[in-house]
Amino acid sequence: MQDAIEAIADPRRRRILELVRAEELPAGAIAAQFGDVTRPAISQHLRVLREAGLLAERRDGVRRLYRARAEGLEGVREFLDQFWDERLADLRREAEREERSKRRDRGRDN
Amino acid sequence: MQDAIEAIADPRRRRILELVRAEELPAGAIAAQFGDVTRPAISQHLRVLREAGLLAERRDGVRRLYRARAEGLEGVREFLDQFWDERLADLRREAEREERSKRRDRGRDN
DNA sequence: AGATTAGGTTAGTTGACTCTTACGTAAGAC
DNA sequence: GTCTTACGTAAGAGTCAACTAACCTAATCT
Repeated sequence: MQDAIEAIADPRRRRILELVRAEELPAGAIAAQFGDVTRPAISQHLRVLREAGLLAERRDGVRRLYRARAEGLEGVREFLDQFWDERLADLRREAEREERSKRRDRGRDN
Repeated sequence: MQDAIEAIADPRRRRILELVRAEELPAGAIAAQFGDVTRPAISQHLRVLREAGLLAERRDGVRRLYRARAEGLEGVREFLDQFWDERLADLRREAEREERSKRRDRGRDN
């Protein structure tokens, strides 16, 4: 998972992933989306993403078609989920606390 | 979100977040968990996390208590969710394709 | 007031990334 | 076969992030 999270920490690599999220695209078409950087730079980013398991590569003649691999992000997702579970637990605890306080109020009124 | 994802790209910072995920902890107690790095280094990590919105800081006398802020991770989560939505769509498309193929088989049998 | 405790800040070094330029390679096209 | 197209790889330069050592600050205790 370290590789995956490092890979998506770079904005250009995130953009690449989004480009090939729903459709397969050749390396050249991907590079063409980046006006501020050369093609070799994108090629290197593609390598990082592929080695992190975030990209599937398929060859078609002279072209190489890339597609995002969501499974590669599973580790990152699990890391995040921990915190959401905890937040739910917090909300639950808070709700209970408030429930008790309401009950106390009712007791005082009656 | 760039700050958040860069923050959690570092293994030590992820460990810090996990330490204060479910309980508030003073800086010293956090630093004590890391044998291979000095206290100032942890202090710097705490700053990065706080500035990325991933950490809440509360002062108690001379101590500073830290706690993870799950909300700070929301942007990252949204980024990931895109890909999971897409994976679901893929599975749906595949299921339909298979359904059609089964129907064809039945037709051939009859 | 002075000493102690908890923790943040600064300066400087080192190593790791990312980029560009130049070059290499494999598949078609002519 | 050689030209072109589509990409990848290598080497070198510049930038940036993380670490340590030394120092600073604020609260508390004696």
